[in-house]
Amino acid sequence: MKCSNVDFPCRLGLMSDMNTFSSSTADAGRSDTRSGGKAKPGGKGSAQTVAEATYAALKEDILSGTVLPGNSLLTRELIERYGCGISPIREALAKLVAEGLLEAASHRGVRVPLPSVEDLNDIYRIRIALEREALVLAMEHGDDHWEGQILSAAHRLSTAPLPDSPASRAALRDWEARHRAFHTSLIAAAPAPRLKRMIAQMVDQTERYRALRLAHFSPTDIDRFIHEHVILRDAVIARDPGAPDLLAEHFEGSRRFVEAFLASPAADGA
Amino acid sequence: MKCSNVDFPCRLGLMSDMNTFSSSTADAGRSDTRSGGKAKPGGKGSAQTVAEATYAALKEDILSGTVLPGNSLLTRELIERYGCGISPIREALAKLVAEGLLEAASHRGVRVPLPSVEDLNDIYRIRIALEREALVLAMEHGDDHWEGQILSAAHRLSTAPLPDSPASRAALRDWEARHRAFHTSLIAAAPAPRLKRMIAQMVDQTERYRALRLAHFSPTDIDRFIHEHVILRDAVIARDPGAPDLLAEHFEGSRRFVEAFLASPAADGA
DNA sequence: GTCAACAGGATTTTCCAAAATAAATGCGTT
DNA sequence: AACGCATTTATTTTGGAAAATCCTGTTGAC
Repeated sequence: MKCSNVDFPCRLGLMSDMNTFSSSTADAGRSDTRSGGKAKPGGKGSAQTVAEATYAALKEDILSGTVLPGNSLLTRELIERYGCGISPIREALAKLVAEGLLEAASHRGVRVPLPSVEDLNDIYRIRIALEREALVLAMEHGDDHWEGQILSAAHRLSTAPLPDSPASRAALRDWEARHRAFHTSLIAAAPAPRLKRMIAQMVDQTERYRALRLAHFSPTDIDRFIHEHVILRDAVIARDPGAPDLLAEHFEGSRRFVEAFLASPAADGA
Repeated sequence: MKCSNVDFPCRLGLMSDMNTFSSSTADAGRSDTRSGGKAKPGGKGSAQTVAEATYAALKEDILSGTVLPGNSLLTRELIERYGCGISPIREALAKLVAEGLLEAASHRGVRVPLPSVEDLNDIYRIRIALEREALVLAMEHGDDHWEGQILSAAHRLSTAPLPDSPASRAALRDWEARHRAFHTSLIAAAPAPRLKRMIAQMVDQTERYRALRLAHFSPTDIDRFIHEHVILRDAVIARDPGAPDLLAEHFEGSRRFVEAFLASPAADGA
């Protein structure tokens, strides 16, 4: 019963059971940060250092809801959990706090902020403003290669499993991944690294409400979303000046969808 | 001769000349961080820990141009410079990198990113999009107290020294501080903590180009700016729907101003 | 003459233990 | 019984040293 292992070939081998940390949302198909052998770090986008690996693992645990909001993460427990020393933990924590994915109470450990309607609105407001800007830029600068990427991502989204029963959690997550890839492709051509980095941060933030979204998705909703994506795809490639507004409306719908279930009874989407 | 000392009681008092790094590192005067006078740090909103103080000092040194872009900051030098151990340095560095004020090369130390037109546009684009959003919100939610704060800040801006010779650097900096306070007051009423935090980050980023701005300010420019501020103030308080556009135009003018001098010869505004 | 491998040096990254600090608790007093 | 103060505990914070890693200059071979 381990959550999000960080297994390294050399040090930090094992992590104890530790039930302190809530539900065992077993695994998530984590691609191991460094595969076997000597670990030539030039691999892919993986972590080259323990701190980075810990950061990635902790972030994944936060976004996937493995660590529940409200619970305070004590440093000592984190050390045992991720099987490393204090320094990497501390660095990962600082980074996550800076990103707003964690909030630090003085001497009470850090905690995942509780979801709230205000926070949701705050996040979506930022995301909409930034993505709109990025889309305008991308439509200005995008070339045919960019258009190809969009078509590819849209195709992969449309051919996704499209699960019609809320039972198949894995399929839903796959669909979410493709969804994210599609939206990333839309703004990929924007020559604005900072803007894109901030958007990625906001996307991470919205991921925190992923469980809530997935729990209530119905086939009807998905159909509607898919239709919106098709329209969006065509408008963007055709350089329709109304495309940014369409995108904003798309996100606004997504926000409303989550908002509707945030005030509902079981806020715990675990 | 150390710049931006970190001693607590009256933290970061003055920073000496020191145009480059690593000159006369021999002093090692180590303002002993602890043990000294008890220095109850619980003053105001100041730093309560060495890492925070180091973060603030380093940030100030970056924004004020004390550490020049391009030069790589070695950890060892930073330790001597700020008179503390590795851990606080490392934490401060990580935070600044997360904010985008520093960029980290693998084993080459961290460095202040070089200014460029692309970066400037990137930053201003984000800032404009976010501030516009925040202003809309503030105008919706602001009460009379908020209006009072705006009037106060605008008054303090208008009564600022208004230096007409570029010689008085101190006066210019004072004017800049009031300028910043005014713009902060405009969006203060927006109930969106994340949005405001990101705006603050972007304001910090634009501060990096402060030297460039200050070096080329002419009385004419300041007059124009002041006029814009008055119009802005009245439009905001009157809840004029065109106020956000005015604000965006205001920033766009500011961006153009800096851009014009960024391609110019002496980019070093020191 | 050019390229590649190797050794040396420098820097970062990490672990660990001690110090400092805030929260929590128990005790005595009013 | 309630409040305030001193102690105790738990946690963070920090400094330094060792280990891992990377960069650089040099040498040798093709």
